[in-house]
Amino acid sequence: MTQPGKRRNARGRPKAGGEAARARTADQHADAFRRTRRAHIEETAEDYAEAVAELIASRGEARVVDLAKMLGVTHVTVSRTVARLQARGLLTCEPYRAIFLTEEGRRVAERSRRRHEVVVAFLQSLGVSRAVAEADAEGLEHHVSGETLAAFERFLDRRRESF
Amino acid sequence: MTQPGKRRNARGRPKAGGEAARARTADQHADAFRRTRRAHIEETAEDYAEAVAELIASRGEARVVDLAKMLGVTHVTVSRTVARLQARGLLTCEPYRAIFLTEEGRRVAERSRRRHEVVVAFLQSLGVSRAVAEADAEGLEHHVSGETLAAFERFLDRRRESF
DNA sequence: CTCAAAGTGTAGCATAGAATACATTCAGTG
DNA sequence: CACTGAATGTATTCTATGCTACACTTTGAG
Ligand SMILES: [Mn+2]
Ligand SMILES: [Mn+2]
Ligand SMILES: [Mn+2]
Ligand SMILES: [Mn+2]
Repeated sequence: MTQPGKRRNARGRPKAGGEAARARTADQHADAFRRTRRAHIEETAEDYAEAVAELIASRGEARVVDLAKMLGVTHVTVSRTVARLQARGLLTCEPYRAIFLTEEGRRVAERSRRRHEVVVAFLQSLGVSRAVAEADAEGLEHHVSGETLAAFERFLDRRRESF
Repeated sequence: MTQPGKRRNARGRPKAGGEAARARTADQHADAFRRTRRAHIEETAEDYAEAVAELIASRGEARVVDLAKMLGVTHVTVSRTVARLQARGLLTCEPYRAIFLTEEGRRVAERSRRRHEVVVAFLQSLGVSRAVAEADAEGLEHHVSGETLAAFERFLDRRRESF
């Protein structure tokens, strides 16, 4: 095994077997993967904004330690990430003080919270337990497009109508 | 603003407002985030295994360039990732040769493919377009727990029954 | 008013993932 | 069977995330 492997006709491969037709091209695949990667980059911003908003709502202010406990990382990680998100214009804070959301940060937080809630509610409406729904949603939420989120809400609305 | 901020009672904060009761604790949150992070680590392995299997099925072998085009990254990234996944025991390959799946790699690929298909089918059954379903699934799939996947399949089965 | 513990910040290290630039190997053609 | 273009590999750099260890600030007790 691991033979030299015949080069697929240099430039312009001959499309093996019955490929060409209904095959999702490499480009389509690549596009999906790129979108997923972009979502991952946004993920941190969304989770932090949401967490800061939640902390401010529940305890009046968001401190580095609180975020660290909530996100399950050390205060060092939070500190550095907060600095980055501050540079991005989502948060503001001064040394040894609490963390605040900017106008944009509030928008991101609100959008994230809503989406998070929709995803959790949707999963639960399918019979998924509360705990698992929450856990799965934490990852799923960042990859739900507008179209899919709308489909989730449509589903929930129909459920509600026929209770 | 950004006042000194009263220290929340040093050790043992007094639980502001009406928190204690129905509040998802920081620990629960942290758990969800940790699971999501773990899923992200597995993500690359799953996508690569799935892609390699798909390439082998569709064109006979998986080469670095093919993976690069499919995943939308440079061949350098693929090369290094393949080396890592080889060290992890999912792939095998020798310099300038094609890439193969190990026994474990095949298992991962098969599981990933199935889950990917279920997620796509589920989204489409909710009315999401094929293209968006495929794109969203590429990210969602890695955060769908066994319980949630089962719920998706249950839903699809019911749909099929009452066609 | 002091001061120790809690909270923050910083230095330094590691891994994953992505890129550009350059080097090396393979294989089909001429 | 030599050669050249395609495929691979390597060197180096960058960013995002984590961590441990250690330093510095704040603040509530005493
Ligand atoms: Mn999340
Ligand atoms: Mn969330
Ligand atoms: Mn994927
Ligand atoms: Mn996939």
